[in-house]
Amino acid sequence: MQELTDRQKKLLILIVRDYIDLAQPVGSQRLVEQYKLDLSSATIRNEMAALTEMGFLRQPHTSAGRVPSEDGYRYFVTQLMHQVELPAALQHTISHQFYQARPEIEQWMTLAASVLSQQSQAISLVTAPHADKARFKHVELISTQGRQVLMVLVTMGGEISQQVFSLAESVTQERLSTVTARLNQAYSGRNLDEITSLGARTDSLENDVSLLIIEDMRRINERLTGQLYFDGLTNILTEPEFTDSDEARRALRLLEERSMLPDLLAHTILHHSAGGVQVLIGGEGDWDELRQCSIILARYGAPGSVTGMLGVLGPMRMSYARTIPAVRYVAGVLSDLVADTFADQITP
Amino acid sequence: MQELTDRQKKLLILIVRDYIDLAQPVGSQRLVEQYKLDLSSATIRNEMAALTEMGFLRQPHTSAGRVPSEDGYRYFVTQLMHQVELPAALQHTISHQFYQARPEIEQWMTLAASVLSQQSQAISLVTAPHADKARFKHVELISTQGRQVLMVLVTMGGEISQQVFSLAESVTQERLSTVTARLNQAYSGRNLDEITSLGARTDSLENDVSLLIIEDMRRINERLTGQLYFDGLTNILTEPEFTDSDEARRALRLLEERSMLPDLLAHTILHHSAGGVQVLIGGEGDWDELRQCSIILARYGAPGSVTGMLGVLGPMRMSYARTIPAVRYVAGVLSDLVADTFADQITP
DNA sequence: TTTAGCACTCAGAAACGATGAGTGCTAAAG
DNA sequence: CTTTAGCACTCATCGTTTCTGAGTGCTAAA
Repeated sequence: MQELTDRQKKLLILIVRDYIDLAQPVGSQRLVEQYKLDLSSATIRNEMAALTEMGFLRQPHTSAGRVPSEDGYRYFVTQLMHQVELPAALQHTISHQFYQARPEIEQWMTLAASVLSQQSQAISLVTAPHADKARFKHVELISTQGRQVLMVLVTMGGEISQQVFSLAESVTQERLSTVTARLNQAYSGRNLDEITSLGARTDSLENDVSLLIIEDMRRINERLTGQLYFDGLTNILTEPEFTDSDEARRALRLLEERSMLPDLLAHTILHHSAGGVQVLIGGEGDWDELRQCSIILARYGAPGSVTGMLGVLGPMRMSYARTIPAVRYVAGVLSDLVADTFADQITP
Repeated sequence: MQELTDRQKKLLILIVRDYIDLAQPVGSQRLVEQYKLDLSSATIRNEMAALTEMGFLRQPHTSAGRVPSEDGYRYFVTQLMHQVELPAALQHTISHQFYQARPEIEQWMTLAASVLSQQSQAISLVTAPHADKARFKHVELISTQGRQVLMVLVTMGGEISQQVFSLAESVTQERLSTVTARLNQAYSGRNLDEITSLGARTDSLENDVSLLIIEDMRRINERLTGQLYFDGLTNILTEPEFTDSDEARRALRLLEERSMLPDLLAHTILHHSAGGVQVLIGGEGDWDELRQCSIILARYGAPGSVTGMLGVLGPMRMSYARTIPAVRYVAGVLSDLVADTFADQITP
């Protein structure tokens, strides 16, 4: 890739910013006047032609101004944006909100989603923390009605799974308690492989429950990610690029179907760019439905054990300068919270 | 209200159906040709004028055909629609899906939402079952790390709440188990009032936990409804009345903010119309944002104990004939499932 | 009570021209 | 070599106008 001159860089910055702000192709004249450049519009035109040639700008039509191309945004984000932190005041309000919320995963997730959508004026996505390999923490059997029993399984990563099942014959709550006590003792802190390798239990009821535990843990392991939360769906409907509502539909569809989640995850795992924040521009080839969109992604949690993902989905013309720091910061806050809450899981 | 002649009723039915189908004002000529009426268009025009006079039809502009008014839809739904059941085949596929899903509330809710949005081609809303007065079923304390303890509370209505707290001093898991055993014994099946009236526990730790239980149960009671699930958000974006995307935004906003949930609930409680299905047309005065929308609502569960709500939000021009039976049927299925699962709660 | 006939209305499409912001290019000036 | 003034050209957008036709209401006859 050819090197840009300083002036070209400066120009590209101005164009991207201006377009992000006003959603309108920016012309040479406007640029000179608005930003008091000590150059004539003709010079700017020459530079813009060069930038277009290099693929950083596009012209919607011959007689219109320039608009950043995908590559233009990408260059802007990777090369031209100085990595700023979120303003301290904002950091404080945000972290304050988290620490005064009730210490529940669900609260944190909805709060994170809300903060991100507010900051970015776009759609926010947050997945609950999820352990790559769930470790058993606790099981409980609660007799419900007759021979029906509710089993509640808690993993060290904080994931809970419940299951109702029927016993062959009626059993006292006492009996259930001794069974769970023994299983809790035997399985504590172990992952699926370790539990299966322990083999069958001698007691018949205990063995039945053990099999259910294995089933549940397998199911938890098979999940690639925790529960998905999102917020700010309506934000993007205000953006001019989504007024035709067909574009918007395609983007929202993708969200509702959740089919892209695995791919997003893969991205956050593979490319671990500086600052831990990934930026995918224009769907980055993977999603045709998101050709108009950008995604800003980050992982949070303790790599290798309990992690989650959070991100923002907005128009390509979104404010990267505001959103990237916000995503980074919230990821940091969630990481801290997760580290506190699942300290046992993280340092086994 | 003036009585309609049979012919007027028949005409109103045709107009409503035609408009729901094609989203276009229907004119006298079209009506005669399309439905092979043995009348001239002039006669139809007279009747349409009468129906307009009575407030059942509207004219978008002088030279356009007629469109049902809110009252028109309302009359159609309450007086003219014969209450049909969902086709047996469809009933079977749906109930089959429920019974082969895993017996978890969450599965049922997402499935219900998915089925409803599919059937109605609109947005579906489902709230998880919620007990008006939660009854204690079980509490569990799980020591996490050092003095941190995770408390898991299960109510008889199937609601689970977790809370993390810190002990003043380190305590063995054994001690925790005896505490929960005693509390489970004492509180089993009791509601908040009953538990508070039992007064303080003598043991200090036990009392602390008891207070946390009360706090959690109060919080559960304060919720008006279970978790909200929805599906099919993108459906309404295809409808012509939402192409301007501003109308769509307002409707979706209302959903995201959840501010209308309580009012919806009130509706399902107050007006318990025939078949248990409520139809709110044009926001019914309560929501300005939904002036273009209709809501079809039903309650499910065991009245007075564990109940939830489900419904469909779509354009006023939605297919009532298809949606109402679907809502009714799914409500029935969920009621059965809830009755099975929470039999103990329902017949105390 | 129904219908043929007729004048009238008016949204929406199509055609048109004017406007003006923007371009690329050339040739002169710095 | 870089910058800029000048100029011809492009073309989306906007407002105007006209045309069309689906649809109406009304009247008078069947």
